[in-house]
Amino acid sequence: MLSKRQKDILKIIVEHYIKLVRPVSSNNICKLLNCSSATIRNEMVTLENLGFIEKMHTSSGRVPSEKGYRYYVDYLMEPKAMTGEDMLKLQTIFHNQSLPVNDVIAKSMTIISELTNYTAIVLGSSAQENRLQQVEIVPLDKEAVIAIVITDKGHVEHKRIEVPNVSLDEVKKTVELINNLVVGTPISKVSSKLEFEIKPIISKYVKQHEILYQAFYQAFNDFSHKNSMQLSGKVNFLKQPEFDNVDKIRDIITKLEDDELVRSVKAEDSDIKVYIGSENEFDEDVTIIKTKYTIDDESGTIAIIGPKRMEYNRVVSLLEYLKENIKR
Amino acid sequence: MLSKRQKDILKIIVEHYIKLVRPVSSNNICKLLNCSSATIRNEMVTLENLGFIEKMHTSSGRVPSEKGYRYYVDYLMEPKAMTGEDMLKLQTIFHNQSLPVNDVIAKSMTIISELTNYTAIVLGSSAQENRLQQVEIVPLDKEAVIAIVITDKGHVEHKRIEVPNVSLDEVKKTVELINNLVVGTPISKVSSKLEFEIKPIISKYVKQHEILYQAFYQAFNDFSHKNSMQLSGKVNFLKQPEFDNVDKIRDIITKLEDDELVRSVKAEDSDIKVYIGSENEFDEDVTIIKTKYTIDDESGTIAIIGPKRMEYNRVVSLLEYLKENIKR
DNA sequence: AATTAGCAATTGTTTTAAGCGAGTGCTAGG
DNA sequence: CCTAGCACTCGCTTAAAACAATTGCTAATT
Repeated sequence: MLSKRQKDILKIIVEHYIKLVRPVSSNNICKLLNCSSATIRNEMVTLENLGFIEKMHTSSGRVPSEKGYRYYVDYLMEPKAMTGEDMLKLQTIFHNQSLPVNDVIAKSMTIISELTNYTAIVLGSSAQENRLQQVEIVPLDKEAVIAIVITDKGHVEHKRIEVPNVSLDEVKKTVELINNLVVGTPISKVSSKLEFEIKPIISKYVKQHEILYQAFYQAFNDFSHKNSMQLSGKVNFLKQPEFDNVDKIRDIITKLEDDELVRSVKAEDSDIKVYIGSENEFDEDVTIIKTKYTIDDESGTIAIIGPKRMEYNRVVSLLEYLKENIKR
Repeated sequence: MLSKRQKDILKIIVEHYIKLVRPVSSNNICKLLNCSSATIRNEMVTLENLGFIEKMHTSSGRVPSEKGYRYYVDYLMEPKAMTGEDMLKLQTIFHNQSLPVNDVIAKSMTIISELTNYTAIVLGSSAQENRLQQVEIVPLDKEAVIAIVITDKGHVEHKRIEVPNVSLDEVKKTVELINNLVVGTPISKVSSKLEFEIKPIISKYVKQHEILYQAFYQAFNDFSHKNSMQLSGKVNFLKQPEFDNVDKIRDIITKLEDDELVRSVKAEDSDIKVYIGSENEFDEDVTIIKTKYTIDDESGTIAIIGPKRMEYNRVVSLLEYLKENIKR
């Protein structure tokens, strides 16, 4: 258990380091706590032994360790009131009534990324829970049609289907069947329904049922795997002073280009959670703050990713503010 | 007019520098041309006075200037036969019959970017010249419908339209009108046709014509401005030894993130053209090799962007090979 | 007239040394 | 328990020196 003064010191070290990216010396602190630098030094030895702070070399100031950041976030950080400026910028988006909610979120995160100089991730509401609203077919020419799938939430997916030697009537028949029997089914369950309820029927009525079945199966499959993803401020990492060597930059940028990896930051929890350094799977030199949001049946992830010395309270406030406004 | 030997020397300098990214010394060259280094030095002075090569400082080897690269590309470069490996990798894409041509191009460029370690750009076939095939409306709930626009080439665009207090019948009526009167029109001309032919009619028959007209106008407008764009291997720049300082990297990556700027590399010419350094608008430290491709009525741009010391002949061969295969 | 050998001169790079400054740890005294 | 004082450590800056690469020029050679 840390003493009051130890907590104060740790708090000062973390915040000082976050602001100035320079190791914090005992002298820096004693001014704020009016006691001598030697006293601070003694306490710092204790804090170091407990693993909350670190030295770069024998005679450097102290830097927060991962454990130090963790403690700061869990126990020391004070919620930061939103600044008027931050609020104003976001308000302009919220008040634009004509935008769909998804776009509001995406735009807001872009703003937040610009405001903070961190990178923002929006992992789209998976359409998995959407229900099938309608299937449409538009003939293109003798050999191809466009199949269009619409969900009840307004997601649209389309796929060109090559139908050599299949009569338009047969295609229409199939579409009709799907519209009669599968509408209202959640996208995630359409595949199996297609297989067990539609396939047996079309195989009776439709000559080239196999090719048609395959095509639609494909189309639905594509749909349910397609999740939107937005990344804003990828380059912001280059602005952070701790990312000053080309190798590290290459490393991070490469990771940010890796869709699969980015998708894996998906949030499971609707609280705002902080993952510092090795606590996240993405990269041990970054912190990820993320949360799950939900609108009606859809849910997605919003996340901020930046250096470990992130302005934690500011980012948390911003995300909280955004989440609160999503609700309305 | 350069002498045979001067051309040889310039060629060697360019190719040597492309390969090793190090200034080329007279000694490097004299081995290949069996004459003494002093002779080479004399020739190099001439080449430098003519502006084909440069020194970094009084006693460094020579580096090709922009003019040098230009001369090399125009007169000295020998076409490089495709290596078996390069060919093989691309063949696997070409032979995948089930892919639409657009995807083949996109995938091939990704391969080329991996093969060469440069960045590949595919600027999608503008849908401007497509003709309207059909407009579909799918009602979602009382207040919104999804409008879907399909072109004769199979491009699909959709937009959610909020229609408070508009009866479904009126929407359907409008759609019917569009389908009857506008189908077959090139997308680029739909807007004006909508304004002068449809608007007068619906304003008679449809109560809330203004909101409907606006919605469709918007949808078509979005469509015609939307061009697909693919960028592969953005990070490859980080691998190039000449991009070794953080500022330059930030610069380039920021530019590659700028959609508008990337779009502006659009090729006007169906020849393969090389734009070295300040010859392109993108960045004076890069070379862009680009060409326009055409499939049926659609056309787009494929481009490779990399350092000025690009493997010109290899890239040109690869693009040529790809273009040739697009034709089939 | 063209080529070449030889050499001084230039410049960047690496190495070494010295000095500075920021900061710590420890000791001894308040 | 706190603090003043001081020796010590270590990174950073600067200066000087030694090195390596390469050129330009001159004079000799072919």
